[in-house]
Amino acid sequence: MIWRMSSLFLRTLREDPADAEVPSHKLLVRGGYVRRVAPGIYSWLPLGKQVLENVTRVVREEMDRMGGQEVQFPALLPREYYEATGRWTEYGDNLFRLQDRRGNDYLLGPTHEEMFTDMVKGEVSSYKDLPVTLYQIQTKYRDEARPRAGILRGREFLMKDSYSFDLDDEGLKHSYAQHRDTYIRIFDRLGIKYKIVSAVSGAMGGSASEEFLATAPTGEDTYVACHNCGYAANVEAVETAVPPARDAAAQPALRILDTPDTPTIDSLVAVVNGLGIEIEAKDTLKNVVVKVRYPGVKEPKVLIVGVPGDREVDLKRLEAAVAPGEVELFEAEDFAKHPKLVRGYIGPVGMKEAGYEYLVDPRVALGTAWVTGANEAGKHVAYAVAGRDFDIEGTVEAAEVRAGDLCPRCGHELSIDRGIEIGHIFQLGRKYADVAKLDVLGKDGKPARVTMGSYGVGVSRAVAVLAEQLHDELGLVWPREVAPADVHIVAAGKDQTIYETANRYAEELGARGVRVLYDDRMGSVSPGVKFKDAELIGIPTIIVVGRNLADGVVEVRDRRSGEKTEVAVPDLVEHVYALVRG
RNA sequence: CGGGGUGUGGCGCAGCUUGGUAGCGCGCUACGUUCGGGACGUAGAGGCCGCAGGUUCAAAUCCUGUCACCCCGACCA
Repeated sequence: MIWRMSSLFLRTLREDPADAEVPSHKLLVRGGYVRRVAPGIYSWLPLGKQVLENVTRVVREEMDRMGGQEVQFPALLPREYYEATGRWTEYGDNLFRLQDRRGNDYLLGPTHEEMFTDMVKGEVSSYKDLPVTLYQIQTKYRDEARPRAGILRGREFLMKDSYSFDLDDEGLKHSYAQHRDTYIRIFDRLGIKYKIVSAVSGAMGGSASEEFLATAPTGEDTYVACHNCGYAANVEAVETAVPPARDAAAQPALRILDTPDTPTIDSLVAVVNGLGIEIEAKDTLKNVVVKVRYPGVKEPKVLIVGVPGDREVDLKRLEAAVAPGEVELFEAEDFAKHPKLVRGYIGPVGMKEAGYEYLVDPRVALGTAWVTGANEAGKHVAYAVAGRDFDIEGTVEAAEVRAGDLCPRCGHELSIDRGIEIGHIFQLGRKYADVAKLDVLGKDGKPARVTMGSYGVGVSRAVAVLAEQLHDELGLVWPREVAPADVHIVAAGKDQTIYETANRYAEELGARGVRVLYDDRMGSVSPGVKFKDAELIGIPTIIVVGRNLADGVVEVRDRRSGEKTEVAVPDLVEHVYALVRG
């Protein structure tokens, strides 16, 4: 295949688009790969389409290789499928909804669990038909509250999703492991740098779950990693290292303190120290009140969360912990309705009797003593001991996570970093199968409930991630597997023989299956412009046919390293062919 | 949804305070010069100044309303 720049539908831009913030967005627009048509919605131009196609091909090859079978569902779906699982309401405003001419409700599929489940139910009736893994590569729609970062997080995006159907937990584990291996192959082939981290399964429900996070400072996901034992987890899923239980009897007796004007932790610590009890912020127990709104339930539930005073409540973590509930902060008017909750002086003692749900951070281990609110204005208590002075109804992972926190597995210090979610695998279990009553006849002639796994890869996002991870100050730097072409030939100069030679190379390489982008623009396009364009576009190998043609050589440049090699004119095709194939 | 900001040729922006001929850079067209690092000259094409209403002799500019978009926070492949 040969693209000639003189006729290629491509315009590169010298300046960054005004609405772009992150490198991938700027470069993909400047390089003429994509164009914005609406917030979070993009068109793919020839170069971009080719890259997207290449990524899709890798995903498809690896899915087929592991035995997945490709299907395709409509993107436009009737409401009824999503009604049964409750997701028509659960997905909330993130769902693109529309109506047909008769006023019937439809949606643009944000994900397709329901469709896969239903299809398998219709086609599969015996244990002999299992296990089976189906996948599709389909455009998905989510009406994100705030689309941003260009292709990285659009409202329309291309995603590979697959589902495994197994008879038992053993089979599910196997399917899960297969997907995990396949994802490793996919992302390795694509040349993405990533980390596999433990995840929470979020709105999807289910149990074991891991995310593939592409490492990038612009990432929206935060994860922790332990460099000692290899533990890694999305910040939402980080488990807190639990301190050992202590002997409650050995702790001093509960003491009520007069602490006027101490609405904040800092002011409390100062006052308590003044009373002769030496404490730090981390010895206090801060109690945060929130409302949790569950889908389909009108009245939100009041929840009180106790965390060490030196930490904030991380709403993302809390929300993950109470999923599918949504968390809202307790406002002044809410306090007015709950006189027992004294703002600034809330404490765990007597909370259960007052009828409130009270959950604590795992650091509040049995027998540990805390300075905390006395549920009375101007008063706190010291030596409030968990399990002695107040009951622990349960723990919740809601406190913010910090670098230097201890690894829950080995106790080593954790580091913290950012990434972009490009893959998610999890064992769904029987949630959807239960709703759909997805059974097959077992060997014993009795129906057996099927267990499922669900697995996603952000295909269009992977394109943006590559741009995000692989670029320099000059432009994009594609890995060979996904580059829009293998070589970029630049004819630099005005001499007719330059164009003749370059053209011959383009045709010979093209005939041998090498994908060529040939900058054959003559006249007003100076060599400098062609070099800049080549660097911006980011094809891995650049061949310069120019002034040193007179000395019988052409130049071969490596886009990534910048390395230049001079190759004798007759050897060029072989040389490049070996480079591209190797 | 909360906070901040912006709408002016294809792209990036100035002009608005103090109303009076719509401007700059990039890109585009033609001709000439140039040709290994985003060249130069000359001549051009291209804009209901987001939309609606108002004030005024006169509105990109002032007033009212409205729509859209962007950025920062809460949600997701």
